[in-house]
Amino acid sequence: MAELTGWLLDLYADTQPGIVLWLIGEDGQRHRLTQDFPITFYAAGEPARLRLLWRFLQAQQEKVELKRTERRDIFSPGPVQVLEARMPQTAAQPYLFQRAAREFPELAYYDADLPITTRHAAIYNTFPLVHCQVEVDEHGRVQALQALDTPWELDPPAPPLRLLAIEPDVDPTHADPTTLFVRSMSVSYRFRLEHPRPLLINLRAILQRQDPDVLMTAWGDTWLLPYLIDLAEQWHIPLPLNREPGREVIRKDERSYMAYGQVIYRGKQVHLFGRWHIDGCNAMLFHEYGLEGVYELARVTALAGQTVARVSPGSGISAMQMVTALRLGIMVPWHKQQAERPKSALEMMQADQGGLVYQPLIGLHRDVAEVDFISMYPSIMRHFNISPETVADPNAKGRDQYARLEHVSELGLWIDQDTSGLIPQTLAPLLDKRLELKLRLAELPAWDPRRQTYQAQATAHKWLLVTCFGYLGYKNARFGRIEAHEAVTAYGREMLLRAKEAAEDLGFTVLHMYVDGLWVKKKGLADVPSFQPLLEEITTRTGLPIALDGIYRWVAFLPSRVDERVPVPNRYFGVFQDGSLKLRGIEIRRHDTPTWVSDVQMEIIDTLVHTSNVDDHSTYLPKILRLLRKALTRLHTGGIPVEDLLVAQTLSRQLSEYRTPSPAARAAAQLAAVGKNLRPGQRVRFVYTLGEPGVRAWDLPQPPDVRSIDLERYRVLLLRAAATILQPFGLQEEDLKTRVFANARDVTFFAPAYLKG
DNA sequence: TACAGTCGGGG
DNA sequence: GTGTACGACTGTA
Repeated sequence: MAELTGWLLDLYADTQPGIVLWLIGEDGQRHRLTQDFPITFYAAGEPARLRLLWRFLQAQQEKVELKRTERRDIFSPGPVQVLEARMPQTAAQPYLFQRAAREFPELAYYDADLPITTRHAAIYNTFPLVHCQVEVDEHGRVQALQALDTPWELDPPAPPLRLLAIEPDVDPTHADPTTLFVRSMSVSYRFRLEHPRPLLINLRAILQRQDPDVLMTAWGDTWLLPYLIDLAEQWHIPLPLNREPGREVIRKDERSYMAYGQVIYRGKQVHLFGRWHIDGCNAMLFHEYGLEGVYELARVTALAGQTVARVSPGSGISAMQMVTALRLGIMVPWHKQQAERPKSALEMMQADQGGLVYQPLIGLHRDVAEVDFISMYPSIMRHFNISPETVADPNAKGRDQYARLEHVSELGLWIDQDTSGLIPQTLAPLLDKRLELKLRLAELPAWDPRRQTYQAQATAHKWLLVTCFGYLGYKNARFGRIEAHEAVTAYGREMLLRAKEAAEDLGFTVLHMYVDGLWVKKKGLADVPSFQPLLEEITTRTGLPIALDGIYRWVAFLPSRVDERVPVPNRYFGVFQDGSLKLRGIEIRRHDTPTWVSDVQMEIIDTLVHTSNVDDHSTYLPKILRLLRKALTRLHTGGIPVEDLLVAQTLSRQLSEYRTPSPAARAAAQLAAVGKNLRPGQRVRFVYTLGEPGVRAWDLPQPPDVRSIDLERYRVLLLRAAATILQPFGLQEEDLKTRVFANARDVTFFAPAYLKG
């Protein structure tokens, strides 16, 4: 018997009964361990059918231990009679379950389709990168396992992870790569793809010598790893991408699905055994939180690192709820797929009876404070104990059954306050950790290296919290319940109104409110301490955490373009006292705005931010007009790289389903003509061109002819973006155009130099 | 002018 | 882990 201390990297079903664990030892070694890990699942329903299921399972070749027992279903008041099936062959469980479900589709199944990491987390308190101590026998079999830290520590002992990055020289969807760059902490190589043999031999040597824990790639899922695997086969040079010998990598097919109100495209995937493969170009939200965020997500959700990098945060929070349920002895219902999609938080807010949205006072305002509830919906769920099982039905059970009930008067609902619910229990440590991170971030100086880690962690948490609310109202979520969901939004509206009353009682003017935040001002108040009493008053009246997002030097609420008398709730921009910007709904924020346009729009905002006096046109307008003229001159003299003029839009459907093909659809058609078929949810990049079809796709073999670019169109886009910013400063779009072209001897708009020549 | 297609937002 | 919110806005017929 030996004792090992280290960090758990990976965990998966073995081809033998049980599981494989990879431990990064404190000794620097990577240990392949195994562990017995029987899987238990349950079935409930008609006793006669359960007896038939019993016989069915007994007749299967896999070994199964069966018994009748009672378990808790979150949606049933009392215990449920179930058939328990326990299987020592970890890897065989999904297959056996699928056969059973096909044979007995009318039964209810529980704990039947859970990730192994989730089950392991519930029993051993493990998670990826957990610092732990294991006792192993002489065959490397784990006899005891003890977690030494929890996901909630802010500075856990860091595992000495070995990283290897591989990436091609160019985006393979745009052009054919010619070179691979391979980098680790200690080495850096480049290999030509035209010489496959040395490439494979060197890569094999590097993988063996470096033995990385994390393989970080660009387009590794969609291009690089499939390419390398094919190459290795062709040349009969095995490439040890997996750490586990003798196993094929796992390949997952590409797919398009609906989520968050739009079609999402996931490229195909390559998962490895014994090390993580993370493709930075095929990882959801990866650009937001990076590798540090992935580590954090893996830690708190207990999902495998290479899984959590690619799934939506909704799957992450869902996994956390499952761990909580398993620990509480609540069965996790089998995920039956009904026809509904998860709704985004915003969708809920805007839906009937969603969040409260106010009409802002159009125009420019000075010394405005923005006050936001911190993680409002999750805080409400925790504070009011809202969970599928805590929405009480006093009529059915009798009021006296409950010691404490909270009434949601608007909905005629009661929330049981006696026992902490599944969702609040899941959220509590996450909310606490996030708050702690925010505190640390506020204290740490800018140069502190820990900032980046904390920031990545906070961002990762944000997404988990945001999606948690959406899942409560999602019919397909395992622990969703629409009444609970409505209770959250009802409390949200109530709390925002209380905040508004508090502000008005203290003599503030409320300029705008949006779901979880309000914009307020009071004559003569422009420093942080002045708003402290307001924050305290709101907390007293609501019981929810609230923070001063900042005090704007100025903020502009924009009117609708269609009718300038109508305010738009989420189109605004402003600058805080510390110089940081907050921009919503304007061109810069849109993903389909060409870089050139958003860059110039940003320059205009910058000019306004740095002007001595925003009330005086003469301090900034000449400068802005100059920069606009300069930008337009560059455009018309061919000085803008085509990349900066690209428009990127998401395809919402199959090309054949477009009734009137949008510019994006026409660009996708050009790609389809050369064999590059895009699926719904994928982005297509194009430039606007003269004549038919009006666009040219970027990812075509031939670069676009710069003379064909529709400069006039880009000019319109730029002036529109400029007008968005200048409108609150009293300059209308027409007026702006007149002024831009008034003194424009240097601009050769309609006869670009290269056309004359 | 009507309609079809795309995007935002959350912290 | 595949089903159509809602409003603003833009482009096309």
